[in-house]
Formats: sequence, C-alpha cells, structure tokens
Amino acid sequence: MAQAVTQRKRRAKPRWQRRKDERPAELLAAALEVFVEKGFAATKLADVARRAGVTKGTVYLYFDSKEALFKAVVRETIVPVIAQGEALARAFTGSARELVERLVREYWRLVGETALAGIPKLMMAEAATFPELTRFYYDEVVTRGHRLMAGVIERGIKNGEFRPVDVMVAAKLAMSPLIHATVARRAFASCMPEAFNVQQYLDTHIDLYLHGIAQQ
Amino acid sequence: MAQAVTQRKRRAKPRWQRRKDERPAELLAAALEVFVEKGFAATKLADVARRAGVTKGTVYLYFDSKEALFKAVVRETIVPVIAQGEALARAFTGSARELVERLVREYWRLVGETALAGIPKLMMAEAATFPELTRFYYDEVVTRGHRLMAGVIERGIKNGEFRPVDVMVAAKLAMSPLIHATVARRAFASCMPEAFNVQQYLDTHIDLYLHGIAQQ
DNA sequence: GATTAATTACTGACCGTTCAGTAATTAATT
DNA sequence: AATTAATTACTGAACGGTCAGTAATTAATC
Repeated sequence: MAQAVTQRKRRAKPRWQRRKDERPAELLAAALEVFVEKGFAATKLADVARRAGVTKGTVYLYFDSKEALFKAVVRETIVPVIAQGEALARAFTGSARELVERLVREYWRLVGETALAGIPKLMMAEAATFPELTRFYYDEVVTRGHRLMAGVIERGIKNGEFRPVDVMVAAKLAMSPLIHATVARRAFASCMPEAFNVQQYLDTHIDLYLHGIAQQ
Repeated sequence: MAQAVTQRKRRAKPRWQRRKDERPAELLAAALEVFVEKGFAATKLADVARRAGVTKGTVYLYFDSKEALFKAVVRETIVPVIAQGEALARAFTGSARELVERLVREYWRLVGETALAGIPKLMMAEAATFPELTRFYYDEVVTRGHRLMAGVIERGIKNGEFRPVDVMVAAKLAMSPLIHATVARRAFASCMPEAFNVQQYLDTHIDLYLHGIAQQ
C-alpha cells in the first residue's frame, strides 16, 4: 500500500528520463539562448543545463567543453539557412529586382525574427576570442551570403535592370541594414517599446535600394 | 657609495609617478581597448591597469568597480561625437544631399576609423547586462543620431531634393550600413586581409542612397 | 615630515571541470 | 510474466584555478 506510492508504476514519471538522442539538440538550443543573452564568458553551464532540463554534468557527456559547445552552436545552426537562400536563388525565375526583394524578406523570416538572429550578434561579440570559428563563419556565412546576393545583382546588371556597380560592394549594402537590424533589435528591444516597425523598415530599405540601383 | 645606487637622486626616474589628474583618462582609454577586445566579463582589471601603466589597486582609486569603469567608458567617450555632428549640421549651408554625404563621411572619420568604433560593438554585446546604460546610450546616442539625420532628410524633402519618405526610417537606413561596417570590420579584421575597401563602400552607399531617395 | 598616490599581498566567491555514485532502462534468465 | 543482472545516462558534491575587490604597506610629492 505504502509501497504503491514509491513503487515505480508504469504511469508515474521518473525523476529524470534518458533522452540520449534528443539531448544534444536540446542543449544546443538552450546554449544558443544563454550565449546570446549573456555572451560567452558570462554564460554559466549550470544555467544552460537547467534550461535544457538537465544538470551541469550532463553537458559534458555530449560536449567536450564550454568552448566546444559554443562552437557547435554556431556551426550547426546557421549554415543551413545560407544553403536555403542559395536554393531559392537557383530556383527563382523572375526579375533580379524581385529576387533581391524576395531574399531580403526571406532573410528576415528565417533569421531576423527567429532565434537564429542571435548568431550574428554572438559572432560580432566573440569573434576575437575564437579566431578559427570566426574564419569559418566569415567564409561559410558572411562571404557565401554576399556572393549569393552579388550573383543576383550581377544578373540584374547584365539584363539592364541595374546600373553597373561593384557587385560585391552592392551586395554588402543590400545586407548590412538587415544584419544591423537583427543585432540592434535584440540589443535595444527593451528601449523601443512601441516604435520600430520592422515591416516598414524592410519596405523602405527595398524601396530605396532598388531605386538607388535601378538603371536611369 | 652603495647607497648612491638605491638613493633617490633628482635625475633617476622614480619607480612610478603620481599623476592624479591624468590617470582617469588613461584608465578609460585602456579600458575601452580591453573591453572592446574581450567583452565585459572576460576583461581583467589587472590587464586594463597594466595597459594604463599602473596596477590593479590604482583602478579602485578612481572607479568604484569594474561595472562603474565600464559605464564611464561608454558615457564619456561617445556623446561628444554626437554633439559635434549636430553642430556640423547646424552650421551647414549647402544642399541636403551634400549634408547627408558630409555626415556619413564625418561619422567614419570620427568613429569608424578611431578607437570609438569599439563602442557600438560593446553596446550591442553588453546591452542585456546593463539595461540602464543601454537606455542612456539608446536615448543619447542612437536616437539623437537618428534625429540628426532625420532632420537633414526632412529638409531635403521640404525643398524638393528628396522623395517623401518616413524620415526616421530613412535616417536609420542611412546610418545602418555605417554602424554595421564599424562593428563588422573590427570583428572580421583578420578575415579580410586585402579586401574590403572602406572608401569604396562609403562611396557606393552614398551613391545608392542618394539615388534611391532623390526626387524623380 | 605629512600627505596621499601607488604598489603589493591577500581574501573569498565563483564557476568550469571531474568523477564516484545513483537511478532509469535494457537484456537475460527463469 | 516475473525476477534479476548488466548497462549507461544522468546527478551533484568536490576540486582547483581565476579574479574582483580590500587591507596593509611603500614611496613620491608638497
């Protein structure tokens, strides 16, 4: 009788569960949150673990160190998005100006307004601490993203939609208001209570940019 | 005789100097460097002190705590620049488009390519840790800067140089490629060995932006 | 020689990392 | 199906290095 309480019935939930397969992803998601919020140095692994529903020790079953966890967060979360953008550009059949607009809005949908928005902030903040990771990020994310946009702009120049400009520089200028907005919005979230209509910001950027680069 | 070596002669330079008046500014300059490079949490006060030519204890003669030092760095280094920009705009007599260009280039000269470039990076990274400082920075730097640029754009719309757009949004879009460049350039400095011609980036931004916002 | 700017030596809290032990799960045996 | 043995995912206490902050001491300047 008294035993019935303590005795493990099928239904009673145990103090913890074994979730070998799910843990890594859960830890990465928790780590992304905390790293973005606090930065690398101020992040406590106990905090990450708690958010993932485990304790500190468990982190070390799946990652060698705090640094390894950090690197895994960056490497495994952001690259897929670039690939997605590249696929979109390949499949697109409309005009260059339509594709520029599409890519800008898609970036916001997939990065700007998701948890991934934290990654650029994190890389800016921690670049000096992790040179090799920074190199990876710069090559596989920044440059690859710029090349993607540069290709579109080149297409637009070739078919007469756009003025002749340095395509790599123009690509950076198409992206930089986006990156800055993703970073700044998080940083100053508490300071812009009502204002900063993101949609308007995106609309105006697309409008000004396409007017600016348009032929004649 | 043996004394003559240890004895303090007039000429022999003392082991350290008392520099009550200069220390604060020297400590702030050193602190800016280290905070920017390492972030708040990873910065060691002993390191800051060493760069300022003193030891850790001295820091506490002039600043209450690490946090107080950090806040002083932000508060005392950046605001003067804004005031300078405002004065420039007031005194300017040319067209709105010339003033936009002038402000963009001036921002780069005074912030982008100086040690001050670290401040925006720092604020993005540490905003969550210092809400009250962030509010200060947002009000006294970000918003004030945007209002400055918005005023110029409004002038341009009124006199027919520019198309009618939301001036605050347009102001943000004039600045965001600059802020992003200041932050990204530091973060990825080691990754862009030769490339990234800043002048070309500025020129193209001004060109595209003014074309984009120009009437007709 | 009095004052105080600066150094030096110290403390205590914090946190990444380790690892012995525990409990959840699976497999083997009856 | 029930019992027991074996496995291993997970816990949490403990260790040790680091560093912000402080107290005691020294020496530069007036």
